[in-house]
Amino acid sequence: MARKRGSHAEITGPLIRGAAQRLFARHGYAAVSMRQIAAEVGVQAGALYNYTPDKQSLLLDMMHSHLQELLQSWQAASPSGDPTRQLEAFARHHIRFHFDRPDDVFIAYMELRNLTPENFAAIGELRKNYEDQLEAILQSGKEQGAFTLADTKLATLAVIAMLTGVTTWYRDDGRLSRDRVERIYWNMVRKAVGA
Amino acid sequence: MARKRGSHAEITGPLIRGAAQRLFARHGYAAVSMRQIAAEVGVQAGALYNYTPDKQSLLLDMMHSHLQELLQSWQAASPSGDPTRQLEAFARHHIRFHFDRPDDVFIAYMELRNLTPENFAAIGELRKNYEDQLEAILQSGKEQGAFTLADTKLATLAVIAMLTGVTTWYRDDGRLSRDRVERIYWNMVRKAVGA
DNA sequence: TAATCAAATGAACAAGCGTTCATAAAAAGG
DNA sequence: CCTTTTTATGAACGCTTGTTCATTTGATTA
Repeated sequence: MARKRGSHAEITGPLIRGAAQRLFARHGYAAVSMRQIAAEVGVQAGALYNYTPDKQSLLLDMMHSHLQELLQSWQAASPSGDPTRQLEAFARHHIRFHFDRPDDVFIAYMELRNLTPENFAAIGELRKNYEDQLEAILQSGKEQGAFTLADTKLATLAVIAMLTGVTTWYRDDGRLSRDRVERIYWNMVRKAVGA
Repeated sequence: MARKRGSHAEITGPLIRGAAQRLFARHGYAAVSMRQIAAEVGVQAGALYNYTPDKQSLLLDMMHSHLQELLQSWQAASPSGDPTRQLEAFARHHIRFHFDRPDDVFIAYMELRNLTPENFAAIGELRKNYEDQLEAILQSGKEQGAFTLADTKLATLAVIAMLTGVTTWYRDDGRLSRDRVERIYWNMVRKAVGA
């Protein structure tokens, strides 16, 4: 038997990526088998290899496109104005972007060590690019006297850690609306950098 | 063959826990096999089961004792004074405690999903206890007008995320000393809560 | 020195792993 | 309707997994 009624390639590919994403986020890359992913899609394990060369590529593609989209989305926003306004734009964009992709975020932060060394380096560079965007804002704000920062690099990491932490607890049916969370976090960031 | 020269039980147990901790932190629980742990200790896989009933218990014990120690250490500090002083004590204690146990911290935050449901619930309660300590400080500070907080619960989570983030980048041979990192982070926390 | 105890070995277990491939069947094109 | 192409199956591959256990060894005690 092969190829049941109404199954198409254009639909199976995204289904596999989606299933892998959901399962990796929930149980971790190493704890999920190709057979589990296949079962989630309703297909045999062998069929996955029509869409990915191997399991590692599934993880790499997922992280790569997530970070790529994050960078592109931020570049597209291309914020103008003084450093404080730029920082606000960054904080709000970061939170908003991550609200919509909790699984992606989880994977991007938890599964780095399951990448092969070359893939790890590639992803690490994308992450650095993103951090550099924030660092540049903080640096210019510091130079213009808008922010009070003992150490720009540390502030960069602290702000990103704080903002990304949102995804570990936020639920759409929770106590606070997205807008409210966004505003509260932006206010904490603003005060933390002395603006 | 069995029992080589000079091997003792009082020494093998801790060695196993240490090796498991190191390997879990580096590669993740699911990616580490009992045989790898055994090899690190210099023993066959079967011998591990003289010291742990199974792999899951190795993880649970590790996380349990880490959180237990964290709570005890904080209780022992029993800080007094106004909320600002208490918050400073909390922030500094948190960072200092985590400096010495990077592997423990990594595991406690990354391997929650590899716990069985019952174990997850048990560990979750310990974590909640710890968060409650911080929340109580923030709450009393807010009531006394020492802090400016839009939402106490969110502030609790944001502060913990920020502080715990230190362990993801700090290295002993890095650019900044522990004291300096501690002071910088405390200052950012202080400003973030409006104290 | 002999008996006892503690702590390790190493083989075995059933199950699951990622991956490959010859084969079959449905869909698309002429 | 027949041929070609696309997309899946399902069995098989060699290997690793967590765990058990009879057995052996070295250390300890009498």
